[in-house]
Amino acid sequence: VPTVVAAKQGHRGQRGSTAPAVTHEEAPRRGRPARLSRPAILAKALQLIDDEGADALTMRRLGGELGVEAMSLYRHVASKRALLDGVAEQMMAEVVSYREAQGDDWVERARNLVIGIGAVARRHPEAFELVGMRALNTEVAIRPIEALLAALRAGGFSPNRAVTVYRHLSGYARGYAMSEIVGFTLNPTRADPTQLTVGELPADEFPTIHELAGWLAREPTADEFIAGLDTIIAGLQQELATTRAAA
Amino acid sequence: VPTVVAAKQGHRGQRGSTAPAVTHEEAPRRGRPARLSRPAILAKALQLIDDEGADALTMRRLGGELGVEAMSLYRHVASKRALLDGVAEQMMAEVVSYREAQGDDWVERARNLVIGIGAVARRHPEAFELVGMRALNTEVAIRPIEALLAALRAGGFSPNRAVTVYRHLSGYARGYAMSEIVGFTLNPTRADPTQLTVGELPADEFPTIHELAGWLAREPTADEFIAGLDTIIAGLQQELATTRAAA
DNA sequence: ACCTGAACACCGTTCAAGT
DNA sequence: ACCTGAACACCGTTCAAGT
Repeated sequence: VPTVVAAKQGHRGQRGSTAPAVTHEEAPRRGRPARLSRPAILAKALQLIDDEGADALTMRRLGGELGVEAMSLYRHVASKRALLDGVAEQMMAEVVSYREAQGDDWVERARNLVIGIGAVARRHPEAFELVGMRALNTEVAIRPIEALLAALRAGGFSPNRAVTVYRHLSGYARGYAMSEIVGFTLNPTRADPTQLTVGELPADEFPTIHELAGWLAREPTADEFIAGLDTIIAGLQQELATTRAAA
Repeated sequence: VPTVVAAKQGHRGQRGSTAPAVTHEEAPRRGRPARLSRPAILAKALQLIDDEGADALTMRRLGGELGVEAMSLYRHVASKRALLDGVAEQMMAEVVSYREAQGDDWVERARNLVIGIGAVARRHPEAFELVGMRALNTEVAIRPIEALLAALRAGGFSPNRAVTVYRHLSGYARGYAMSEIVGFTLNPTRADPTQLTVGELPADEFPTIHELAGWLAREPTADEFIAGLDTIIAGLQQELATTRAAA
């Protein structure tokens, strides 16, 4: 039940702006029982984006979907921006692979992070396109990063290098996953009449594009995603071997 | 003058939706002279985003900035979505480094692509965040990719592998550049009171985060960006060496 | 304590009309 | 051919008021 986990741990990142909503959840309830809750709102928002696209998510529509006026939502989320942050956080909570691999192997940790991000992007393409590029400084998002950084340190990377390598890995994972959703060059996911096809490019100026037309048309796969990680890992292992030999 | 280049070459990707605007530009002018043009609109749109942020870009505001009613813009761009595509295209036109390196070395080509994307992201952070993750199938965006693919083929990669490697490189470049703008974990670019700091995370659950707090606070640099590319290149060169040895 | 009604200040986009 | 005025059907968000 990753939804509940996300919502609970997520409150750490919500201090200040929606303080009342946080407080009354742990205090004994008094007054009218709440028909709405932050977790329920976030879950419905993600579902709405999944089902009908990013444009369908309006405060009025979301309220209606929950049987409530739009304005009622503002008791639980500070703004639409904060709502989207919550959706991003909930998706990150689905990247739970760090639980499955308990080993200290940094290769396995890195693999889990990339596979997890790819999986969540494929499961929620519309939502990932909308909120997948936000900075996520909440406990639930930081937990798998702690695991990866620990593995990198144990694997022999210096403190400075461990941070850098984590940035490289997460940059690759998010960027490739996003490209997979919006479509690679000459392999768009959405049919768009204004976009070029290989046949419309002059063959004398674009000889390689013409040679590779068939390969460019190939759909990206999860394996191709992981192959990129394996290339990075190969480079890193070479670095570690060199560093160890020098020591 | 990269702006003009972008606008001219970009028309290739605009067939259909704004056909009249394209046609009259090459036909002898008749009737009232145009006060507006697609290139001028796109340039002003990018400037507006750079200066005042993504929210400032409304059709009404953009029209006002050009001394015209908002509705006049629709003669030159099909919709706001098409306008944003045009802005993305114009930014891609600034990735002109492929002109500078005429060598056939795939390492240099890859380096130029990554450096170019990083530079344009840093020059237009607000705009890159808004439109940097769109698929760009226009001549101006495809030209540097042709150069990279040609270099990869010449460097010894198979057709299939060249396409995959290009996808990995561009995925890394876009993802890392985007992370640099929105902020890395525990190193956000925007001060946000709802986001956690290292001190608020329990030390027993996040020991490595605490150990690396100082390094996580380190600002990302252009060198760190390129270092990730060098790791990928090291992995690829190892692959090429193995392939050659087997042949 | 929680939700609502009415209102404010906007949006993108259309369409017939002006010059 | 190019631009405008007025209007349509929405937005996110506020605030005082209801229960």
